[in-house]
Amino acid sequence: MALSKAVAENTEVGRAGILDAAALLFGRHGYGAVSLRMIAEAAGIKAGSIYYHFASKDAIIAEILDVGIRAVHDEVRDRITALRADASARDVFRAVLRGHLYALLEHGDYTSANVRIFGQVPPAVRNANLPVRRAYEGFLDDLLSDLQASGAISSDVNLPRFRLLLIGALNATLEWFDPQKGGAEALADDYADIILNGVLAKTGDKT
Amino acid sequence: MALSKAVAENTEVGRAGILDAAALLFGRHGYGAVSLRMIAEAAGIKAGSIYYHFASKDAIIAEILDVGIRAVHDEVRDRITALRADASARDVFRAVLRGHLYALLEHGDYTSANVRIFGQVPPAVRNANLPVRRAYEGFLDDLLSDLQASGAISSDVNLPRFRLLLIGALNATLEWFDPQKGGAEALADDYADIILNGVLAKTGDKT
DNA sequence: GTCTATATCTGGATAGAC
DNA sequence: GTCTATCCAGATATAGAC
Repeated sequence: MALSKAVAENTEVGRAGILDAAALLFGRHGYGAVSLRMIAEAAGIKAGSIYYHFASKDAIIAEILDVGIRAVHDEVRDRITALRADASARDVFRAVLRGHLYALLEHGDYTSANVRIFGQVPPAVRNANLPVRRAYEGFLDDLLSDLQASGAISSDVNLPRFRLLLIGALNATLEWFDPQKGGAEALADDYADIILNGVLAKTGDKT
Repeated sequence: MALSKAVAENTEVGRAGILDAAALLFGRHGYGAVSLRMIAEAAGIKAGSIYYHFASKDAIIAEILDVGIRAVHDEVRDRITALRADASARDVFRAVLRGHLYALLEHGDYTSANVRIFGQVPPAVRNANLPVRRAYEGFLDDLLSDLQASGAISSDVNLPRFRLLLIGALNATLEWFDPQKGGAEALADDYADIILNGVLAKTGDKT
């Protein structure tokens, strides 16, 4: 019996337990479909007790949204930082996609909850999450901008638009990804190849 | 006063009016946030009257989801059919993206409602929409398969995965598209260029 | 085909005991 | 810090008049 009481009962205590339970439920069922009573049950407490830790349902959502974005941002930043100084553009690009998809698909209910419910929450909650979103988007824009300045990414590419295409394609994987049919990092490399090279057959190719 | 009563009052009558109002509201605010009272008010009737036309809220949703997919499917199919026999692979690909984005972004609350709320509706409603979805996916897969068989799309590309990337990127445009900053078809062509050519600078390029 | 009125349920949130 | 009990608003859905 080396398991902690929390793990053994599949619940966690207090604030953190409520947040974890809520993130899981929101990501699975959507904002409107999850009640405070459901969250309380999953956390192993009663609904009324939630209000000792949070002022409202929206306060819970708001925190989950912020944590979710920071988790991807941190994961991608760490992987970029860990690259060697002579890393190629393909290496950098792969690190971004691997970090983003790993955080989204295999590590963290908060990130997937963010992607799924951001469009469903009240406008005030959405607005509160915007600064954290903008920070991540700015980080990606800077990265892509460097790649274009160095000549790796074609100067024809409209970067803001390309970033939207990229993030849209990555986040959409959440709807169909099945970890039993291959990991997030293999998927990231496939996506990186398609987006870097394009799908058109090269006329001089004879592989 | 050549305007019909329905147009003048910004409402439509009966079944079609309820569906139109519901599609608009669901697409804007999400499944859980839209009540029958809101739909009724937008349609110019009272909530109870809805039950003369529909058995339940879910029956309304189910019909909207199906119509939404058929609208994209029809739009894309018509554009492909209208192509000349000697159309290039780029022409075909552009027609797909233009049709999909036009139906999604500029023509039809049903399609955008589908993309936005599909993940929020009860499982039974989702399942009911699957055959129509599968038909559109199959249509796209056949099209891409032809392009690959003819040598236009590289044989390295995993088609089912590429289709998921493509649809994911296209549907995500709904979250940020602003018709005042350029139309859906210009956006489609930009996306087509990025995906066909890739973003990597060609080493022999000197445009 | 639409109305009014209402039954029934479930949601978020609060108060006070322990 | 969690409980029980409850208030109140809003939801879907129904019944019957017109």
